[in-house]
Amino acid sequence: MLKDFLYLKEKNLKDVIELLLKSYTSSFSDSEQTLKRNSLGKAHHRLVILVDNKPGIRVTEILNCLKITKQSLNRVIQELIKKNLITLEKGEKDGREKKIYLTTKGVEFSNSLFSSQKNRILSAFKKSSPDEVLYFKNVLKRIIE
Amino acid sequence: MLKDFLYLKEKNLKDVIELLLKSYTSSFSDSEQTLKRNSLGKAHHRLVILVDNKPGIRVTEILNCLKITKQSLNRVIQELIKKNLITLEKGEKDGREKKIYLTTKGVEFSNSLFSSQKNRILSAFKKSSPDEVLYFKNVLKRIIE
DNA sequence: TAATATAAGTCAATAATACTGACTAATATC
DNA sequence: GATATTAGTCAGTATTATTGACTTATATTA
Repeated sequence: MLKDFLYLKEKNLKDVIELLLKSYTSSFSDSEQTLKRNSLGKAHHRLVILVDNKPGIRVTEILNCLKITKQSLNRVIQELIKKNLITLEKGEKDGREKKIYLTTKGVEFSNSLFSSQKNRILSAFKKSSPDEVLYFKNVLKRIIE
Repeated sequence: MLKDFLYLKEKNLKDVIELLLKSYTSSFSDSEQTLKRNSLGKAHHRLVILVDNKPGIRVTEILNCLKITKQSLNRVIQELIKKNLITLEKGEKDGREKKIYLTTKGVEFSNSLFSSQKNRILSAFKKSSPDEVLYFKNVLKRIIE
């Protein structure tokens, strides 16, 4: 039976849920000061990360990722546009779509957020082998699917 | 130079930050319905997970984990006490401490939250080898440190 | 023992984030 | 032309979290 494998036991799964909570909370609290300096919050941070990793990302995709309502997302988008950190472009193929991009200022902002977060990941990776990091990412991806 | 190792390159670190965001968001959105049925929110969920994984956990430790203020945490604690899901016990060694435990009803609640989350982790693990899962957990732990 | 530090709780006001529900507008697809 | 999809909007409300100023109880230490 599958459950005979220790790593599939419920206790191990519960541990992982806690680890996901803690790793998310700690990595994203690292950028608190950077956000505050720019009068922005965690919601803006999450959006910027998605746009930075996928320039031209559409609103619907962000809604699926962040599991929030479009009304909630729209507030965040408008605030980032006002601060000249992102821009919207009409989709070429599908004119209904709006594609989101970081402005030059937005890229700078994203980088300053990243620099406050990266040391945590970097020092974890330095304690790990390339294989460990590879496997780590693979499993994370499978959790997201 | 360390950066010559691909897995330590900035792009890879950025990817991981996004993966942490997505894996957290998706795993914790799984329990939305269960929370709603019990008229509770994500804040209660996070607390219950910490208490379940470490019965007798102290308030200060939770504050460090969740990075919220004690005023904010206290609201959540009081609401869970009112619903008879957790209890507080005075610390034996240090009388200032309050240790938090799940009640019988709280354990049931935690299990129902867990059951709405575990399938995602389980199916990711079934696609992974025991080694991959082990390495995955190791790296996650190093990120939290 | 007195002073200080720590752990926790409390009150009040406010901010940030998100939700529901009910719509509109533009464009695509059938 | 009818229907579906993508996005935006308005209004009201709920949840979560914050700041700041305290109190209480207990522990540590000078």
